[in-house]
Amino acid sequence: MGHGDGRGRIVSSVDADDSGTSILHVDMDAFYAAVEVLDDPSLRGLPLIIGAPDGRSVVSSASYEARRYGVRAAMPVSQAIRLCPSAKIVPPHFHRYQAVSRQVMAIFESITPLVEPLSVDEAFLDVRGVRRLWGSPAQIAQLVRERVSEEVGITCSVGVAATKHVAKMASTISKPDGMLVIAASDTQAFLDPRPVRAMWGVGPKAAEALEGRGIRTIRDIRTSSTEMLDRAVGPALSARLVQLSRGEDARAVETERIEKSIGHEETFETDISDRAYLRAELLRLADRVAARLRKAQWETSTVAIKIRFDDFRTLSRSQTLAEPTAVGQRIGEAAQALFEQIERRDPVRLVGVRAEKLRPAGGGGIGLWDDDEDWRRVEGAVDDAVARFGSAMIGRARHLGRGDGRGAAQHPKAHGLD
DNA sequence: TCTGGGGTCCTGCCTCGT
DNA sequence: TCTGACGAGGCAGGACCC
Repeated sequence: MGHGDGRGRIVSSVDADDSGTSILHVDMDAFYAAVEVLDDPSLRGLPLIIGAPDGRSVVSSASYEARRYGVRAAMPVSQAIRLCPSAKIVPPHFHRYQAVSRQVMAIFESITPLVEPLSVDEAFLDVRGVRRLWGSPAQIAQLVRERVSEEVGITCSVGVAATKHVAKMASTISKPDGMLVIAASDTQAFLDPRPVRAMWGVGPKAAEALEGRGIRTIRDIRTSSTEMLDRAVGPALSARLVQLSRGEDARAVETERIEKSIGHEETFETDISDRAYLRAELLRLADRVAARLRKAQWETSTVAIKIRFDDFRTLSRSQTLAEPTAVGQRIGEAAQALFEQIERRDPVRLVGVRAEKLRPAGGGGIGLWDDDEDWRRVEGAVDDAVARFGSAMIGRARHLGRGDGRGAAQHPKAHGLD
């Protein structure tokens, strides 16, 4: 298997036993921070926090130097600064991260056609069919690390195992800049002592529910009764965890991924009470969703909105449309109608619009789709709304502050749809 | 202290049709 | 014609992932 390296990592050498393995999980180390260092080498070795320096933003990524102070992704930037006052705050450059990601994925695809990108900075590789070309899975993992380092200039960690779940756990443990190989015959010995929280799919809530019943390790999951696990986390997650705890994971590396929903949401710098403004914002988000639908040649039959109030309570409402559409005006009108059904009038900190139940465009025929005249009208209306509210949104939001909606607050269940 | 944005999946409740 | 059982699907909320 692997051995401790004195820095808290467990790593393997390239000649480690990799019998029975064929899946690699490759994960870039502190990816956003690494790209920033790549573009500005003077940042190397500094504690870096990637996130907008003001407003309500959270940490997107942090360099390992900043993580030593307790800075973590998803933490409010203000809190991260308190933990690490000497950190350099770098605003995120997502287009640049995507460009570097494409470079890295191209390296993966030059090694095996079976690549499943999980996000901008990680992917599964199935190397079963390319061993004669590149060597054993451990040798291929080493090749991936060397090529990413030499050709892109950043480091990554690789887990090698018989299944996706174990490969992912292995890459996490080998971070940063490491490699951990788990031979198929070592899988159970590797899994058993690990904490339940290390499993893919177990977050804070599920971990708390399991630990509250004395289930602390993966071995505990494997040996607990079905009834107890069902009570703790529900039958679906329970069944999945039992399988994973035994090292069973039949999921293949999937190169094709079909999107099931497309959405946009936005948190205001200050909470908004102006209903007209919020309606215009919904229209603007609907237009962005529709643009993405059209680009992907999809249409949606269900529109959903999300409203988060100043107390962080979040409501969602959704509606199935009479006709599928990819027209921003249609989606926007549905979103606005859903918004009007919510009686609570408290200041709003976030609004979101999502298109669900997607299908290829043109399947059922929608009147507006090919009609130039309607298109001009719809796009004109959207442009109008954007011109009135869109570009001025953040600046105006700063000045609006809290309105007088609090007095009209009602329990969300009182709106009649619940 | 104060919690982003983009997603997927699951659960529970409700309605509707058979 | 009325009623209850049952499954399918819609909807709302929440947990989880990166």
